Amino acid sequence: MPELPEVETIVRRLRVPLLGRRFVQVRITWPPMARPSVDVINLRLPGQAVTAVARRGKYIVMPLSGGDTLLVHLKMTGDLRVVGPGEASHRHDRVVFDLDDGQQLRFNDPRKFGRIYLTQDPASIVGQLGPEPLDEAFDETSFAERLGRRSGRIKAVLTDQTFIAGIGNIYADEALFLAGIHPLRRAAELTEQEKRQLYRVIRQVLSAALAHEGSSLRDEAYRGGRFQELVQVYGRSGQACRVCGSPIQRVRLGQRSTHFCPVCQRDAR
DNA sequence: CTAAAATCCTGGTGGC
DNA sequence: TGCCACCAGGATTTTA
Repeated sequence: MPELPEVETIVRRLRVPLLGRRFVQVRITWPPMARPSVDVINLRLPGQAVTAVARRGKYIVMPLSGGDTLLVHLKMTGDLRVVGPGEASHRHDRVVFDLDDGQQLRFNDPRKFGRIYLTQDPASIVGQLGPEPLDEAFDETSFAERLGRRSGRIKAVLTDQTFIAGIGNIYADEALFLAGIHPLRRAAELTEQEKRQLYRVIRQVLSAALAHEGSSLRDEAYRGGRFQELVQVYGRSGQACRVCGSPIQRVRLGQRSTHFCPVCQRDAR
């Protein structure tokens, strides 16, 4: 379930091997993944070079030399990486891009939820996304003001990509814990102080996760264990809250599990 | 208009 | 040990 920090880490990892590379050929073995279609991608992608590797929300965005943009969404289980010519193929490789230097860009995705888009109008894909939480332009005042106009549960608002981009189930739960806000509270009913606090911890938790991902980039051996230490509530239902010791609760909100501490995050509605 | 539910998928897990 | 039901959730689509 890659969210903003994980996608940003993958983007940074791809940038050096991909920048300036030209696509030679594509093989898409799971056609429903391709938008608008396998045929369009096969026809238009070869010959175009990668002019940038960027991120918008959870989308990986690659503008190309021929005027198209290649976008990739990893959804739940996708992974995108550049491998050398000799690398054995993997079981869930869904798209393999041959590059002009002999390397390959591979999109591996067991669950087949991921998507690749080739378009001349990237705004048609990412244009409706909300602000980037780590950008300078993301400001506290308009965040608070927009929260005031949302009647839904705060957890659902945080995972709404048109409200704010890049936050998924994990970091929504984590941010709400750090802000001491119950996930079922109505967004518009938060106090001004709670809205300010939420703005602050969203940036805090995403930055910390990004820093952690960055360090795991340099030291892959650290991966699994450190994530568990970082997490306060996600996936910890029944375990003791790290602050007050109460058992972490899990409820369903929509189709998603939501984890919180019933003591540190009060005022259910 | 909003909100909730169904949908797509397969690997991993827990129960028996 | 094998089998099976069920769970994980991002975003879109459908339904109320």
